Amino acid sequence: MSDTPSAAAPQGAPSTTTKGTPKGTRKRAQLLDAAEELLLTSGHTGLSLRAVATAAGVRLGHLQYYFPARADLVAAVLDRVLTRSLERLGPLLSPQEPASSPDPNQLIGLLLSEQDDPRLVRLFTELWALAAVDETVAAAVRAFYRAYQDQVAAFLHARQPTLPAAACQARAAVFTMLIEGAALFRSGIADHRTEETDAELVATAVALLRNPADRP
Amino acid sequence: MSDTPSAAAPQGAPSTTTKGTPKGTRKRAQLLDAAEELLLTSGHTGLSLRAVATAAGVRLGHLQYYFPARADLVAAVLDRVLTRSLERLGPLLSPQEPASSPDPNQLIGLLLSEQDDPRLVRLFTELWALAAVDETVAAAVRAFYRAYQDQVAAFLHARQPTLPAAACQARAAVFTMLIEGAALFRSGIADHRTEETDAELVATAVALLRNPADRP
DNA sequence: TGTACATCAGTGAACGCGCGTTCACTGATGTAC
DNA sequence: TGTACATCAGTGAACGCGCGTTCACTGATGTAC
Repeated sequence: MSDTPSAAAPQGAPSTTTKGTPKGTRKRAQLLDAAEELLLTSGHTGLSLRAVATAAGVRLGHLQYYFPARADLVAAVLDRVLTRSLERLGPLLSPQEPASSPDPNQLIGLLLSEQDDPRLVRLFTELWALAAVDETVAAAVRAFYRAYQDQVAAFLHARQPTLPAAACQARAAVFTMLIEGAALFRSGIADHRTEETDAELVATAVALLRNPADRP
Repeated sequence: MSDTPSAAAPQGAPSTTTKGTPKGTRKRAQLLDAAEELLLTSGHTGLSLRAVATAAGVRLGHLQYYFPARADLVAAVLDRVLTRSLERLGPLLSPQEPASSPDPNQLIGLLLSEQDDPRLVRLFTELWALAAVDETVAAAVRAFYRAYQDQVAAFLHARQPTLPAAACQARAAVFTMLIEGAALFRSGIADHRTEETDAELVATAVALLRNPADRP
């Protein structure tokens, strides 16, 4: 997560260092909360260690005790945010009981409601921009969308067993493009929401999830 | 274009200051070239006045002679980039001779080929992120997409005169979402291009531009 | 239960650096008469 | 054609600031015997 694309992340321990168990974990989460809040509101550039420390009610030196370098803090925040996002999407796309599987309309509504928090959309635009500079972020972003798209493809395959796997992937990819593009517009960055646009959006998304042969 | 969302841009002269005509214009363009190159490769954070000056073979103080504040430089670069983008898209969407109007397939091919330069896609991700911090950038981005979407809507209306204006707008909005989402994925930020995905993408985009009643 | 000691949690001050901005300055170019 | 002067083009040094990082330090908490 360094700002120079060169160096790879430390490979040793899996993100958690030695300070593993008791209140160390709690404090760590607390610091991440402050950092995430700042990243969401002020972006990567606005996230300074001093600001995070102040927001968390901690001295700069102490923040560095948990995250020796700024890159470590940013990496940890992103990891947590992306993991959470996937965990939220997972149950929507592949519920345990197939009976409760939502129909495409419901699913799309849920996915779009995910975008209702402009701060989350904001964070993703930040990630896209960051990915160009930082190879670690780039890898995390790609992994996220890979997982996302695979889940959509699996959802599709469950509803359309006749559709070949490659076609499911292609559909899922275009579906994801549409949803992410929608985030940009519906959040007010590129435009604002309209009922009519939303209806058209849902119709298009549903068509992608439904009948393989409904387009000429 | 200031980094604090508060202050509005200077309203007086329309971007060009007094140094209007002879080689001043050439030099200005030259400086903007260097700045644009840097913005495309290193992003907003990487664009420092010193780096721009060095790249342009000019001293820092001289760069400031043309662009008194960093914000002025950034604003000028963005203005030029967005204007250029619109000028490139314009003829595609509303050609003078209706006879030469491309069919949807061609049009989409052209729009997607616009995304072949990853640096340009990169710049747009930078813009989306920047818009959250800087109200001037935000306004420029919204204006850009407004113009873009209006052109698509006009194209649609020319081919589907029976479709109400509001429906054209909604279609155009979803179409634009899809294209912008595609930029994200096809550029390698979120994923990479696939022939199959591209085919599905084109099919979906064409459906949006063609028949009003081809979706259930 | 008590002591010794290692590790963990947290502090505080200082560092060097790159940044945008300011400003006094000099040389080149145009314009008036 | 020549001189005087204003404006334009370009230079160079210094400023204050916020940043990430380093490091020596202190107090709290656990662990061994």
